[in-house]
Amino acid sequence: MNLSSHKLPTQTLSEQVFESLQEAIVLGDLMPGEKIRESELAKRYNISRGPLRDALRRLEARRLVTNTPNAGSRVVKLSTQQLIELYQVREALEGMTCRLAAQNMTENDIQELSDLLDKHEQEVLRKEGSEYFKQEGDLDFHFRIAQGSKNELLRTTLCEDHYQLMRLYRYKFANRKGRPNKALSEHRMILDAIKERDGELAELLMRRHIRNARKSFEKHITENSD
Amino acid sequence: MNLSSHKLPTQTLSEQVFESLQEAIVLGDLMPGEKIRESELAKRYNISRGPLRDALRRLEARRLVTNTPNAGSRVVKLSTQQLIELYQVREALEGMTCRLAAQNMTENDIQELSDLLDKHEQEVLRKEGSEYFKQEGDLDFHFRIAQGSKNELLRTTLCEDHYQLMRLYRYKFANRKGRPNKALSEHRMILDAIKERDGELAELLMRRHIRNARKSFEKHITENSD
DNA sequence: CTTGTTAATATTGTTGACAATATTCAGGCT
DNA sequence: AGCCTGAATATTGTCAACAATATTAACAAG
Repeated sequence: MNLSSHKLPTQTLSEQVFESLQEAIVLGDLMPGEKIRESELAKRYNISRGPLRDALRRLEARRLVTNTPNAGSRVVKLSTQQLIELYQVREALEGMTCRLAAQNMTENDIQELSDLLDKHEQEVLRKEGSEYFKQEGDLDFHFRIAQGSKNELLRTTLCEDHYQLMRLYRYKFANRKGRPNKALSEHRMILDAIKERDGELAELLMRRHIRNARKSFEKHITENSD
Repeated sequence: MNLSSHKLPTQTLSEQVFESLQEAIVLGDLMPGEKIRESELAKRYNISRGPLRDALRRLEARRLVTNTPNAGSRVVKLSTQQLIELYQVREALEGMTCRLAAQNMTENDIQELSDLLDKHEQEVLRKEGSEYFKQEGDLDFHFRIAQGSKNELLRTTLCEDHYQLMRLYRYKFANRKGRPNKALSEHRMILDAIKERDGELAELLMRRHIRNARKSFEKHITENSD
């Protein structure tokens, strides 16, 4: 092999289409509940149905697609009950993640997290950042803590599985009036606990943070009687 | 449709092979780390490679198989570090599960759980039940609590994903001398908390239960310097 | 003997055709 | 009209052959 050759990954077709489809779903190009016709998509991506079906199975593993045996696949559509269940799982998982992050993050990790919150604060204060960016900033915070836990199973579960689902339903996730500021201050408290290497407190605060988001969501639901 | 016709499922080929392969992996017919040759397995099950690859993707979703792009699939092989990570995730997930079970189990659910523990106790006392049955009994306890949480996401994550992995590594999971009796008494305490509908205590006890199992495992590892 | 290179082999990725199942649509009946 | 029934259509499941990549074997050079 040539020395200068940076191993070009030569992704497999089904991997490429998997990523494209995932993006299409998360960004709303394919609507929740929409039927997925294999031949149609295969034609759109210029591949045959083999690798397309493979990509669909990968999406199914991430809960972005559901499949019923001889009836085909659909883009996932979460009920409010299922969204609440997702919050409950996140509370458990991210709580533990945060405890481990307090133990295992490097000083450099912590500094970067601190910088991120500074940036996030400016966006919130200037009221310039769109809801979209606030949401992404929030997710980025959780994302980095998952990385900092140094637990690969937790990281992949949160960042690769749940993360995309949360992006898909971000417009439903509580970012109503007042919430962004509150969320930021909760993030700051969590960061402080991590700085103190207080895993127990960090877990407790993260759980309360997610529980608050869930309650805000549930309140919004009952108000709009939906 | 005929009234007497019980919809016979006519499972798809890849589903059947998925289940057979899963059983083969969990029971040790296919060893951890073993290479999986598609054509060989396809011939063994009398199907073509298409549905076999489909089955492999499903197994990958459950972390029972790993795949590297042009190099093929292997039966999963967890390092001790990965087993510890699995314990940590279980601690978080089953803790929350248990809290929800305390809220949501019906009186009937609780009675059945109580009966199960009685049966389990007799097996342990009589020292008749093999290690295998003790292990299965332990898993059954956790399984029913997951059902009792009434949270489908938690139930499928634990019972369909983690459950098989735990079965695969059951011989490594702490069931050494003394542990079965201790585990049983921990189960009883958890059941009591659920009877009292004390979700917070139930979560705390379940977490400690799993943490104890992990510590027993870690101790065993360092002793055998493996 | 070991290392590195190249050809031979084996294995995985992809495709298009065919079979099995579900969905749609038209027509007749109450 | 509304609802069954069954043919026509569309969609998914399966197969076998071909292409692309990785693995192994043979062999030469140091």
